[in-house]
Amino acid sequence: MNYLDSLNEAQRAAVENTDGPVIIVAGAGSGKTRVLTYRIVHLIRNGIDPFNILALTFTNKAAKEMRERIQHVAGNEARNLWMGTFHSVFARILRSESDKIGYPRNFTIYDTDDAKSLLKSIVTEMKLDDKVYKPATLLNRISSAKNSLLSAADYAADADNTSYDESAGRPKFAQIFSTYEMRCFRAGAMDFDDLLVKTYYLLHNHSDVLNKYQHMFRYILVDEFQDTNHAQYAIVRKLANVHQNITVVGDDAQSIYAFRGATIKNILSFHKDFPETRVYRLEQNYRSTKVIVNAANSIIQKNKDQIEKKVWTNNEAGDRIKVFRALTDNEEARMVASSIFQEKMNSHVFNKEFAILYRTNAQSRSIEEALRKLNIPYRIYGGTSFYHRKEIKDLLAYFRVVINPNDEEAIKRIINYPTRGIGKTTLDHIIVLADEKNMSWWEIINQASQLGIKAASALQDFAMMIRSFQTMLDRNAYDVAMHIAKQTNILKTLYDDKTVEGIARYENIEELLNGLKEFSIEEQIDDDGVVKVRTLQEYMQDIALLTDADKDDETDNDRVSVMTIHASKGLEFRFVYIVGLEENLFPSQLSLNSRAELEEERRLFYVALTRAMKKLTLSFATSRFRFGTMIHGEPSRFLQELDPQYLMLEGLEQRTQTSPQRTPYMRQQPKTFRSSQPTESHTAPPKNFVPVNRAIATPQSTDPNFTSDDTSNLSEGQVVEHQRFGKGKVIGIEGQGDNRKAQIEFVGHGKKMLVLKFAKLKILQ
DNA sequence: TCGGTTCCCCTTTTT
DNA sequence: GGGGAACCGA
Repeated sequence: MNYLDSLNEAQRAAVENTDGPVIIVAGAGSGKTRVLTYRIVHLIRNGIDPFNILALTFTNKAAKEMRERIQHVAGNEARNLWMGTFHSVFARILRSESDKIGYPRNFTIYDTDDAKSLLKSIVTEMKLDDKVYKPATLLNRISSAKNSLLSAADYAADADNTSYDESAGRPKFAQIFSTYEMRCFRAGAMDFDDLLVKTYYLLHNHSDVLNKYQHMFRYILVDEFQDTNHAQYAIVRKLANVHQNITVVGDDAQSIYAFRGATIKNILSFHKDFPETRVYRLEQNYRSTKVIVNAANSIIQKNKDQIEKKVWTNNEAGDRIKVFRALTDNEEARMVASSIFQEKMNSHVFNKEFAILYRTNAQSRSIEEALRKLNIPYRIYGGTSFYHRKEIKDLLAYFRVVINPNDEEAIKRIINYPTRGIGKTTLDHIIVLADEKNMSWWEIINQASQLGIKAASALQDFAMMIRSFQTMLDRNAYDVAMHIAKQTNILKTLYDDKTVEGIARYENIEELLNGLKEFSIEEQIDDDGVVKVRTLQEYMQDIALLTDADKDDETDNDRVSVMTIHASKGLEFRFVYIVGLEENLFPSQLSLNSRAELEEERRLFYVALTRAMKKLTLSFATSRFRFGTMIHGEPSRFLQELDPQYLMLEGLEQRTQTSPQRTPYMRQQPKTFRSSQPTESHTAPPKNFVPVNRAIATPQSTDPNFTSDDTSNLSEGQVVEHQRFGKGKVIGIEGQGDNRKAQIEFVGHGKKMLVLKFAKLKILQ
């Protein structure tokens, strides 16, 4: 069967016209991946060597998926495609050209933690206030400079920058930036942004290198073009300059990474840089029901910044989008979990057809708990990544130092772990000497006794140990790793720790070692057909740019997906739950300052909505745990922006009118929804249901009949009344100011901890 | 120097 | 509620 036959007219045109610059504007669910995949297949079928095709994606997962699909249609040849994330492809190029830019081939890639830790050290060493010079803020600013292809020197040379920093109260920023740059270089390390900047300047300054890759990449394809930043685009434009066969695929409505430098301006620049550009539009949605597509359209229309396009579908109308309210985040999670449970009971649906999406990773906990209680298998993507766990980072730091002993962030982690008598004083001494003599820490450590460092013999032992590991580096990765784990005593120390966390840490190390074992026995055959040993260096290169989402899920793939909306981009699920639709959470509080940021949140909501194929459920909680205290929340403005004709509210009144057992949204104790005010009848008109929009806008807590008292003098033993929980006795007070909390034993509701700033309480005695 | 405890700040979103 | 830094006592 011909792969072209499965395409509609627009898709087919986008696949077949392979030459010249092309923009494919692909609406959500319009078969974008399919087009990109078939376009590459089409190239291969037409005799283009896969080695001459470069395809760039944003996530490893997307790259892997596409490669598999291409292999499926085009066969094994597809193995040789240059396909991967911007960062991984550029890292590969940088390694093979490393000598041109004075970096070791085995350079380390600093992740965000490493970068922040380095910045923190620099700030401390410069004796600056780390409240003013916050590592995260500094890194953001460095990152955006790098996205504009600026070096520390470029940055400092521009008076606009320096005067900005002065007015922002950070006059030393340029100096910090420059030190950071120097320290990364000295450590043989690049941060994520360096992978882009260094690639750009490699191509910019070395015409032979540029020439080589320009001719190598006869065809270039870029996925999710709306998420490229300036540096990424600048590189791609250079590479495409000779053959001009460049295809970019994107959807401005799904641009959700402006916060890290992505700019839709790239689409405009593209037209200017490649005037011959042809545009193909994919507007038919094959994924979702009419209700979902139209509701999503009704949202995105509220944005001013957008390119006109009409996404439509021939699919069935489908069910209305359910909206429900919960009292707390925990209840919201329970309701979602039981809805999934119910859905699975009613029809035979796999777990993997469900997704629960949220704005921030912090929301995962309650969800996780609720799913676990109902024995629903799930998988959380993102969050504290496996590779970011402390014990994993520690062991990996050993690997890093063995591979690149100049890696100072890694040295910092392990030089006294496990403890070997090299404390802060010694490390500070090393840092000072390294700066004085312009040498790396590793060099200082190796000359410790000549330099008169007190802990010289401990340092010598440390250096000797690292060197002994280095002699093993040509062995397979697993053997070396196991040797290190044993020799350093890390394995035994963790094994002996029988606390719950200790056992978990040991299991994580076990998992890492198992992964290494698998990696090591996987065969890698070189061009001459010789099976090569897979080394620790290769392993570290592999995982440096991996995230949790890329980890293969071994055995059981039938799990509910739980993730941030950002992580869900590009995915689709039959059943989607979007939780936490509250003001200040989604849209995020930090986005409310500017229209541009608010519009990005709205696009994020659009992305979330368009993940759903059949059934979509939205929810919000009127109060939620944040920063350890209960916070009151208003329903998100996005709920009001949705065209109400597509919504079905699962409100309080609906619930009390139907049989409690019938719907999973039913509260166990419907009574708690009502005011405890005796004056309000249970049959009072529903003030939060019809009409739809007002329903959402009216928070439950504003019952006009309930008056609350000043609780600033509240003390133990007093009896109070709470609108929702009824009467209760104060059994404890703690905290100060805004943080003052009361523990109250409520009749029929048990103990609750209430933040007095928010809790509305009437004092009875 | 080390280990334990308190205290503080935190939260967008990710390669 | 939790992780990490800072602080403190041995």
